Amino acid sequence: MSGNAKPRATERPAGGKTRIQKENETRILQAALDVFSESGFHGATLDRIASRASMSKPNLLYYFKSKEEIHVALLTDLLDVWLAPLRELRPDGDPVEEIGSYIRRKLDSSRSFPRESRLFANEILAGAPHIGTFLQTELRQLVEEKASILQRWIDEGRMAPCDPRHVLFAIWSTTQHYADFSVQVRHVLGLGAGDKSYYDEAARMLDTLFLGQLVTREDAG
Amino acid sequence: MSGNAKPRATERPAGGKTRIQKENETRILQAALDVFSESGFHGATLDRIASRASMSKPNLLYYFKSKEEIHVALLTDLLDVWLAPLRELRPDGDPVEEIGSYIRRKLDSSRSFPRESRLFANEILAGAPHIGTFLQTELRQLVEEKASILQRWIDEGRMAPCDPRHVLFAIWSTTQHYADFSVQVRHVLGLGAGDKSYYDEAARMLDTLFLGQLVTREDAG
DNA sequence: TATCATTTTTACCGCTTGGTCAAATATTCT
DNA sequence: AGAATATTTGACCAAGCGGTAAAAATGATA
Repeated sequence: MSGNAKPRATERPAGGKTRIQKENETRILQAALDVFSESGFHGATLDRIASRASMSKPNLLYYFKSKEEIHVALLTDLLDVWLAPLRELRPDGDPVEEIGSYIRRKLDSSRSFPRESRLFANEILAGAPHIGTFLQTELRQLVEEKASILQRWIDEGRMAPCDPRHVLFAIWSTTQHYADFSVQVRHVLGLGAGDKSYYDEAARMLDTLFLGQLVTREDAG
Repeated sequence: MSGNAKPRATERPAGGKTRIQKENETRILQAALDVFSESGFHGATLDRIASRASMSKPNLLYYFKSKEEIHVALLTDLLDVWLAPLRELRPDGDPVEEIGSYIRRKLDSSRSFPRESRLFANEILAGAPHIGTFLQTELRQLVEEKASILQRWIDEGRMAPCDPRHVLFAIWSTTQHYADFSVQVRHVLGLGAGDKSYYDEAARMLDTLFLGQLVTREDAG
């Protein structure tokens, strides 16, 4: 019986990918990352993705069987990138050193992968329909683990007492802001479209904010 | 000649609005705010907006002549709300007091108007197609004005030296994060859908971060 | 080169979408 | 009440959408 007439690319055994297959899949994912990060899931169209990948729409659908499958593939790839900087936070070592380099890694990530950051932001803004369980399980667990490191530093008097998970939120939001809201940043600073020069000043400010003391309190009389 | 057959509601003189007109316009804008902030511009449909406004789609289009017009109306209303907290920043008074209350206003705004915050975030993420000029003119001017206040405090040695505009970015991102990324925040903290209890802890953390000293540096040996 | 599987294209489909139109209904005003 | 106006509705449409079917073209293999 020749039941399965058309052996879909995605139905192949994991490792058995043709040269053309590998090339086209990455081309599609790159194009999709462009389009999704620009327009969000609903704003993106298969035609535009296919066009940017220099490919016909049916040809694109030969490699990914639906728009959602492309989106999920991108998000899945993204999660490791997103977690990487936090994973490197070490329990030993100085708080200043560790938090400082974590912030630097996060900010570098925003500068190097702004499309990925916007894809992530779009997904969260939409209510995290695809990565909800990831947030509740893997991310939550990692946060719990790393927050306990910060908590120890707090207990040792090396950090001010406050919920360490919120400190992580603050690091995420400030660093990702420069990718997700780059249009606003550039317009406010009066910079051109591709200009990323603000990252240096951003790094300085974040260093002062998280590791130094931003405002000097007046000694109460 | 009965040239202008149908006197569109939107073509009336500004002040001359019927009771029904005012009621329905606000009902539509409320419904649209719900839907747009949930699904973004492209994810939202006129049918869903009309349905949530308990109204037929043609009836909705009698008051706003296109989907985009509703969107623009919402954004326009939004801008004043968005600027309000920063407008109140006073040049006289203590930096700690002023920045502290600014952060509190901003955080309150996130808690009270999460839908508006997400609408704004969606617009920026999409490249600010509708409010680009606002960002370049009004917002930029206001930032310039308020940043010069912070700059004066820096010159007086009451704040650490760093670009005050980036300090504003940090305040925006950290406070808005709790509205825009609330799903992530709740999932990481293990809270239910409507739970906003994290705002208290957020306020404490932000106070420490911006007005206190988060990390205690070891005295170099 | 003949064979077979893989890749690409052309033509198409059903559905949803934003939006229109004209008729019907409700409201206001004299 | 009755005319004039404002509001609401149901039927409809063209365009764009995600996705499919099958044939044509290409590539690999012997």
